Amino acid sequence: MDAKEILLSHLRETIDLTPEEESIVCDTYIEMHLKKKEVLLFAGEISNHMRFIAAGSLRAYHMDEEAKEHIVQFGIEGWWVNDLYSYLTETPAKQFVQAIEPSIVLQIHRDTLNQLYEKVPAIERFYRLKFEKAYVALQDRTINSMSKSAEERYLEFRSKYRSIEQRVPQYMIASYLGITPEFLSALRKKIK
Amino acid sequence: MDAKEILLSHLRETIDLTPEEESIVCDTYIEMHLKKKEVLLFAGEISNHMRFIAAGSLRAYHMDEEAKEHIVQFGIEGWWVNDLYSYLTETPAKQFVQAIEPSIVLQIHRDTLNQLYEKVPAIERFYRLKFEKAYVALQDRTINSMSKSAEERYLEFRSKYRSIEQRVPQYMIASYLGITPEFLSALRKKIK
DNA sequence: CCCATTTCTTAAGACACCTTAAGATTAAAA
DNA sequence: TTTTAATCTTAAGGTGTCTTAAGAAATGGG
Repeated sequence: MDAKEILLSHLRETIDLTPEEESIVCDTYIEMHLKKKEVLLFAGEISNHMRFIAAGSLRAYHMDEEAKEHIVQFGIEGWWVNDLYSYLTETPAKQFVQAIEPSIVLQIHRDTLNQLYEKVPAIERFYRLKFEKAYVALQDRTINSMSKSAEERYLEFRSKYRSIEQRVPQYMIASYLGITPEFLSALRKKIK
Repeated sequence: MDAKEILLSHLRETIDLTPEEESIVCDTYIEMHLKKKEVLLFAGEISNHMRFIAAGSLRAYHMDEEAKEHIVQFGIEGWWVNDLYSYLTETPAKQFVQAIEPSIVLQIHRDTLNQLYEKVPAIERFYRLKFEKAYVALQDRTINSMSKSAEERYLEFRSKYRSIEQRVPQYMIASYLGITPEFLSALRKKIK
């Protein structure tokens, strides 16, 4: 199944599209092939695209003043990944978006997407729901990190994202959980 | 200035409304007068209203399994406060919304708002921008709590929300920052 | 104005998590 | 395969933040 088919079947889970609409959609997204570690978006740039992962895995991470990386979001095939902050407000991104594995991403420019909204109204609804879900996921994450210990967070991560845990290096999971790789290693030993 | 005037001038900062539209708006929001500590939304209920603070101050907080409260958001006059998660997805709220001081809130039911979108299209734009800003604020908060010490977080809070710091009890600020009141007290002593 | 309640502070000991440094594994490149 | 780089683990000692308990200060109700 090629990348655009993957996108279409992803869209079909939420909205109905006519064959004509589907072909318009296919024509407007641009397919990008990324090498491992290739960066799609740099902090400081404005994020002008919505990005769908057709294959592979990516991460969005923030770099603090001490150059330490903090992973905000993982993404695997079938997910969207972005610095939504930057995309929505057209201000410089605070996050990098980078491929973890070799990946295929379908992306669409904000201007193109706004035009697409008029041609294919269901797409607007699709993205409105996406933005809502993104908010929900972020809120869950915020509340979670406020009220749970590292061990609880790790156990939840493992049961919720088993497929991710098996594919990304452990030090990245530690970064996502907000702990050091050494401490995660100690936790794993203790749990087992 | 009465509560609805405060709402109108708040709306005027972002969108243009004709006098007729303004009077429609005034007729659709319902004014509520809250006592100190009165709860507007309970966790477990579905949040069916968007809520604008015309006077006073409120907090949205999450209660964990050990019955500890974690403040997710403060709001003062001119702000909106809600469990957006619940409002947007029509699922049970994870947060309580409660008045800190005696307050006046203007609220509108989801169904009424959806009708209002059709009568006054600028309102839809207003809320779309609100939701975006809410996301941005939440993302800032998440990144912040991931990469900064409690002391840094407190100093930032103080410079960003001086007006709030002077009005709400310190133990609530501690809760917002994710630390204990005792530790905040120690921090303050150290800083001064 | 006084009593009750709420809020803030102090201090000692405990624990979660970090830092550093080094070695052990595993994966990638040559 | 051999070498190099990336990733994971171990361990000792340190720091940030919490817990508990108690008292002090401020605030609000009668």
